[in-house]
Amino acid sequence: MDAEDLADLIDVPEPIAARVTIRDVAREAGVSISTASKALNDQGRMTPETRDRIRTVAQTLGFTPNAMARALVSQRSFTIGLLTNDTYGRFTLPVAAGLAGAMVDRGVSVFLCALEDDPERARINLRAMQEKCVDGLIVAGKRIDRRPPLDLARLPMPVVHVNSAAAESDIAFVPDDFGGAKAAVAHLIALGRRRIAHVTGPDSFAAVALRAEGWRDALGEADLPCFGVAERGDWSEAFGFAVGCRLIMAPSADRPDAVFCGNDQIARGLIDALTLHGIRVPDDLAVVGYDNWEIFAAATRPPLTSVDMALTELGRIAGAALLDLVGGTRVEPGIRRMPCRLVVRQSCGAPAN
Amino acid sequence: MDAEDLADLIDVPEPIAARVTIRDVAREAGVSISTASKALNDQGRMTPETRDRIRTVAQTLGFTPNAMARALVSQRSFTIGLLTNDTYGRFTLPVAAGLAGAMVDRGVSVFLCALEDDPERARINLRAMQEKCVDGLIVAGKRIDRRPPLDLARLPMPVVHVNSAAAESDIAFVPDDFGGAKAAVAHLIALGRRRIAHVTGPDSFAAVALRAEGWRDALGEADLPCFGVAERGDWSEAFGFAVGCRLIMAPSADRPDAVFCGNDQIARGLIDALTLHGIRVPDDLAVVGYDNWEIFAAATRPPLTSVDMALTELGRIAGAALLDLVGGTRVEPGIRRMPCRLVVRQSCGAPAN
DNA sequence: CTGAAAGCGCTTACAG
DNA sequence: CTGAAAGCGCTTACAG
Repeated sequence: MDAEDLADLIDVPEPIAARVTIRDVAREAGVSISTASKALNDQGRMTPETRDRIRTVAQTLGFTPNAMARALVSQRSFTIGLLTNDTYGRFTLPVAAGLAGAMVDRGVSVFLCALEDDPERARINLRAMQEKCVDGLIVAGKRIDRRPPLDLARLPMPVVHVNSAAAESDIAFVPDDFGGAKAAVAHLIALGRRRIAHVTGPDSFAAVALRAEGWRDALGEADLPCFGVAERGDWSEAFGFAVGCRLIMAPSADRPDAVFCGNDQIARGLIDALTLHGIRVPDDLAVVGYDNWEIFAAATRPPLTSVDMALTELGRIAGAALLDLVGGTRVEPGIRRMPCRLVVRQSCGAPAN
Repeated sequence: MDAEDLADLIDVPEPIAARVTIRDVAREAGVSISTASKALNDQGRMTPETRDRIRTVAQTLGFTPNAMARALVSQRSFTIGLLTNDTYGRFTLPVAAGLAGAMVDRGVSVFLCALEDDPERARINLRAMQEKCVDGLIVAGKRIDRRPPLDLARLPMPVVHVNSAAAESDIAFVPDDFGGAKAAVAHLIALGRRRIAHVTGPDSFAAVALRAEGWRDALGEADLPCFGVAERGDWSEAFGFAVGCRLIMAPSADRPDAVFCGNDQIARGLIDALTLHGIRVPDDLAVVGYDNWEIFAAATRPPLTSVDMALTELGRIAGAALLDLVGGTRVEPGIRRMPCRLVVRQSCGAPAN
């Protein structure tokens, strides 16, 4: 009985075909390893024939360069880490998609690290990213006034923050809450609304203050008064619904003709309450939300006009900035507030376009 | 003017402190590199004093092993790739969270690859994963009857599929749609409902057939007839709403006393329509959804009882299976249908627990 | 118990 | 134009 028969009997794990290396390519092409390397990387000078022959051989053999070996000598791993606190949430998701999409085109792969708001988990993930020699780090949060529990000091690689609190000495990209809110309210004013209320989330969020400011500013520029004060509660449908029920109690002359909501859930709850009591949206009262949580905003009856924070774009831009840093390009520190975009549907009463 | 002054003037990028390597640790501890390596990896035998001294030195110097160098010799990178078609969606998200959480504890990092349903992007990502020498791959989809546009043949590393179509020769984990549906309907029956309808998504989804089968099976076991046929439409609130409006037209004797919905959005639309027309949920009509899309189900009025596909668990289990494969443990091929879990809220009329 | 040497798969000066 | 050599940061037989 020879070795092969034996292998059949004892079910030896099939020997995975040894990966083809640059050494195999060189041998097959009849050149040295250095020449093969140069041909494959378009470096140095050689006759086009040699280069082509080597490339063809590599192709035929199914050669895939080993990125780890390459990283070891070039000191660039072409990987980055995405540290996020919001793995379940809808904020990091588009950021991650934008980031990953932009990176893959540049040959960079993204490690996903779920922090779960747990300092210990954060520490472990950070250490893993160092061991794996990532070229840089994106730290993504779910709100602009908190940062993930990470000790980023004395890190050997550049860091870019997204949708998270940051110091002036950091490099950070966040949505422009003030601008987004202002544009939404200006749009309502342009549509002829005059009594515009604001119903929004808890005071503890910096975004709440910024959006309220945008609301006030837009009204001020149009010489309109604020309709009451910005009303604050949870970021929930339940809160929106409760406010809606309260509005119904008021004599209609005391009611706003539009409400700018701090997020889509509040807007949805509000609209549902109004609809349930026969107040027509947008005819009697226009509503605008915030977040443009697509699947949600589009399903509201009527579909919700909402401010989109362009998070995918944010991820893309943050990634580009990080690669600039990695490449040695200087990036001015500071917190960049990136423009939001108003997505017009029907709840604001704009004519269909 | 010496070099330092010059550096100040021309703004040379601050030389990043050279990373401390095992060679630095060895020198500082007065041992050879091999001894340092063995001490740090708990290999070989040496006096505890030597081992401790080396470890202390490593600690003090802030030594972080270079995972790429290690991978090069051990042929294990301690990375895996997550290839997904659903970067924006809510299916892969919990899968990714469960996977990343389980992996980090075992020292494995996860690359996030967004396929975007684009074969070219898929190809690029797959190649990147090969170059980066991942130990294995998780392929996650958004439905159990389609697979991402990937050519997985002749891949040098193991692959595990999650929530995606797979061959019998693959290793795959999917939610048990039949079982989840059956449990939901059985629950309604146990609560005394007898006229249970089913409103669900498009015929083209395998999950639709499986869930309808579960509905039929639960009714059959209780000797109850199906209430009409499984009604199929979009996976949307709008469809649920339309069905709700139709139900209202029917004389109440011809109405179901419960509706099992194929997803939460349909359930939500249905409930909203019923509520708008004065039919009380759950008193007049009980509703159960599918997906347990938390933020959505909990906000429905009344909060929605729904089937949870345990996707986080699915991600965790798939990761564990993949690591088994990587470690050489044999894993039986086949498609595993993992149990779903009914999350009881108020829309089904169960007593508060 | 400890260390010198070879090697993982590449790239990059440097000779020829 | 091409190749031999050194080296990236580790681990692992193998000597001593």
